[in-house]
Amino acid sequence: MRNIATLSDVASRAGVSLSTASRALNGLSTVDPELRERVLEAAKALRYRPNQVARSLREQRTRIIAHVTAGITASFHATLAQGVQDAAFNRGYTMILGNTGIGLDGEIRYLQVFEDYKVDGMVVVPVSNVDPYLERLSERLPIVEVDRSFGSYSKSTILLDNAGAILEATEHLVALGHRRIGLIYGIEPVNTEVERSEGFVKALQAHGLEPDPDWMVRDHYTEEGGFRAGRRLLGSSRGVTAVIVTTNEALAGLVRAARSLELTIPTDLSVIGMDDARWTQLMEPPLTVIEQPAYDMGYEAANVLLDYLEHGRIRGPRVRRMPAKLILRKSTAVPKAR
Amino acid sequence: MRNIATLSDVASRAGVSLSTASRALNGLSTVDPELRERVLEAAKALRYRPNQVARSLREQRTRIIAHVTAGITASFHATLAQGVQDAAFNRGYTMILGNTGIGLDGEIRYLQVFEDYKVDGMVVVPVSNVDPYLERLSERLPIVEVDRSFGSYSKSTILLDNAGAILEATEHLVALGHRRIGLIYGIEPVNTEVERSEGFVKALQAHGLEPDPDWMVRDHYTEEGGFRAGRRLLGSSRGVTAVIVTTNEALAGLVRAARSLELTIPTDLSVIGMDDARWTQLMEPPLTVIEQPAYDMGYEAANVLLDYLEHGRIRGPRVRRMPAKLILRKSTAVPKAR
DNA sequence: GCCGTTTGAGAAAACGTTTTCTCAGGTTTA
DNA sequence: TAAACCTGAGAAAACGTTTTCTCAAACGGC
Repeated sequence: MRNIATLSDVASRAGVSLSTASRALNGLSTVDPELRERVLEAAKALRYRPNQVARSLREQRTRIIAHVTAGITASFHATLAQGVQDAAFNRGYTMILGNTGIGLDGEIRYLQVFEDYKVDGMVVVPVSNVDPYLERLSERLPIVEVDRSFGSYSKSTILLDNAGAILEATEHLVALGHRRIGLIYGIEPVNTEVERSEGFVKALQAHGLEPDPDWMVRDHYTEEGGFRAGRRLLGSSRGVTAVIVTTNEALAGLVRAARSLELTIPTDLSVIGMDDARWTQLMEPPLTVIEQPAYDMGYEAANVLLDYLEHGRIRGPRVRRMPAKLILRKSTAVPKAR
Repeated sequence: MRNIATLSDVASRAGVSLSTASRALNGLSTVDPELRERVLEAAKALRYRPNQVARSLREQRTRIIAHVTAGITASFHATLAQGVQDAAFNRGYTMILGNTGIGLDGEIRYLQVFEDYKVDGMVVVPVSNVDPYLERLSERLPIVEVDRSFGSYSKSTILLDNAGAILEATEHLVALGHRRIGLIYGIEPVNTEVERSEGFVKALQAHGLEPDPDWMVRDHYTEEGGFRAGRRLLGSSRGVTAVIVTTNEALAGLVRAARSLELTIPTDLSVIGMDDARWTQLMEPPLTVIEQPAYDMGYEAANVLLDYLEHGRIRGPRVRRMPAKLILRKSTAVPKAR
């Protein structure tokens, strides 16, 4: 393992002092053109690259931002993480990833580790608010929340326009003639799920439909949860002709449930899901879905954070909503005559 | 932004010198029990956490490993990355992620950045070998390759048993009675693709079948590439009754191609794909696939790297092969009588 | 030609650790 | 009882930067 050249190597090769070498390379203070040339040349010859650890220690900033999220293997989160990473990289920062899994203790452990590594800030998909750790951390470190939000401690929060998304989906179903519309949503106490369910209720009411609580069923936002919820909603003959599912995982479960009950989509049941994962396009029929701008959400979140780091302020409103897009495919149709 | 306590804060609160505080906390050298107690107490009271940047500089190690990969949004790579991360975290390391996209320059840029940050080692899914940058880097830094490999510069390489995987798939088809079997594989010059195609040829020959070069078609391992390859293979009436596809992306394209030609799976065409992404289970019919142990590959790769970092040696063979698993579903059947 | 001002470069401090060096005080050994 | 040996703690160096301090030389104005 050969060692890499250090700044004092460069300095001595160029025959100048350490400080001059540093100045020549950073181009800040004035330095004699000839000396500067010598330094640059020496640096090049030695393939000098500044040691970021030393630099971080001295400058009290690392140019690293952390992204802590749950479930990088879920396509939505992976895409969002990609957005965070690209934004960071484009601005000369490096992203460090913490994939907490479901648990809160995983989140806390990562937050701690990243604080120890003196990251300049964090983009967090918070997992819950039972422990105020994240909130306390935000007093020491700039935090931007994305996708989910608890409280208002973070510098800024990037959320989906959940209500708007559900509204659009609901209106599409109503326009097709559906009156008995079900909702399958997560039982987890996160803002996304409450906003989506509230949006659902409002959307129905806006069209003079009274939402039946029996048609709104909650379960975990996993495939299994979606399956269970689907069986419950569709199994007893509650007569819903359409259903909206708020997560991609649960959507997969619902599809299985519909099949197991021999309900054909869209003739027997119209379905609108969430997130445009590849499989929704390859299904037979391809599924109408609400697409979240996952990449943009991550990109935006990182940019907001970096703006703050570099200019000390947030440019827009503290919480901003990104629009979802309803992608029409073949899983919705006019309800069966009855 | 309140500042966090530093070691000298702890020392002065405990009324001891800096060095004693350090010794007390690290428990290395002997220190008077009473003083140690005082230090521990002070540290706790001040919520002291050692600054990893300073520690890294002094110790000349960061306890960070980098994972550079292409396409974190692909489920295989995401799962692999998760394995790397978990292994690292379990052993007290932190993972830093570099998602290079397709390009080689992206890879190089990330390798450079991570070297500047003095990561202790890297787990790399190399993108190509046209530039020897990675190879040269391996003289300065421990590198473990995973999934793909170019040359033998890395400390260790974790690969799929590509030939074995294809062999098993081919035998399944042969056992069903197929004699005209096609292969769709990547045009990219990476070892996985050549191993898989060679394995395919050998598997056929082992059963006395002569592989027809017309039945082996290459294209990019993207959905679009799979579609094109599928059209080419199935469009002209070459009479193949079954096809194996070596990547998940291309598999999606092939399915589209088959549909566009109105070939029903599995009656008209048996299909075996790669990677057990969720959508392959939800298809109608659910697809028989070769499942790669993505998580285990990442986990193993990271562990091998960390073993090297901590004990200075690699425990097993330099290149190790992980077994794939053929998951039988409904996309293969006896070929149509003709 | 003298003094005040600019210019540019080296010395040194600082960031927060860990670890080596030194040395005082106490304890054993001959 | 004196010499040799532990034990434990503080001082200081080191990791590789950036930046402040300091000062010598060059320069310009009168």
